[in-house]
Amino acid sequence: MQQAHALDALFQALADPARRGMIARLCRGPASVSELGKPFEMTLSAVAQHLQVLEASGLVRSQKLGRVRTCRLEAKALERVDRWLSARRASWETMQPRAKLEAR
Amino acid sequence: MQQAHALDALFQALADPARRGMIARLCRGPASVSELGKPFEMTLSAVAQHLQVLEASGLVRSQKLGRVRTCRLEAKALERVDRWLSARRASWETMQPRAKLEAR
DNA sequence: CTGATACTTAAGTGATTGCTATAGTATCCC
DNA sequence: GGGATACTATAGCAATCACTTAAGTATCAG
Repeated sequence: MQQAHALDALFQALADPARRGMIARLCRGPASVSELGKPFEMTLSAVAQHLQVLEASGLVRSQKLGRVRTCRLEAKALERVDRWLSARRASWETMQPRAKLEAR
Repeated sequence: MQQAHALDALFQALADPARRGMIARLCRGPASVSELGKPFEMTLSAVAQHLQVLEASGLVRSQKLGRVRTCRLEAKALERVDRWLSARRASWETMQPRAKLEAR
């Protein structure tokens, strides 16, 4: 699998509550760096570093206009995660009708 | 959110290619520890440690019979990840018809 | 021009990861 | 019993993480 590295970065990016919070916020529309950081007790520096992780994973894209950097969600990245999950579900469902009855 | 910790552990567990590989294998049915480790160039010790991470996250459950530990997937855990993803998709889709047209 | 705002960069730190090597313990098979 | 098999537990280590502090560099507003 060539995109193994991409999935690593995606899941890793989502493995932090602050980063998931930022994603949740961005789902409701674009936001600046300080706006994204407001809900968290964290220096702006830390927020920027989380944002770097998110951008590196492809989940977020941003552009600077004046002194404000505006971030927006890259839905394609979330879809990629979803596709991996669907593939697992598919093979689970075709293979495990027995295990479901037996479960517990 | 109370389950923040649970999602942390789930995404963290999925952020490693070996662990995702083991999950993929387990989607096709139960397997022993050494069976799960076979595709990877890794000591059995390392495999067992990955498995610990998977079990701690709730993605895998196992039981020992004789000297063989048999692992199986806990589909509920994957569903929990899926539910988080769906919630994001929902708010993305209701909020962002504009951003889609504007993109690139 | 000047001060406030919005980041940005760099260095440092303590904690957590993903391994390995080594040394177990508990079956199973002859 | 005695050796192979299947883990299991512990310690150690280099790399990465999630921050912080401190010191920048650009805007923008008056």
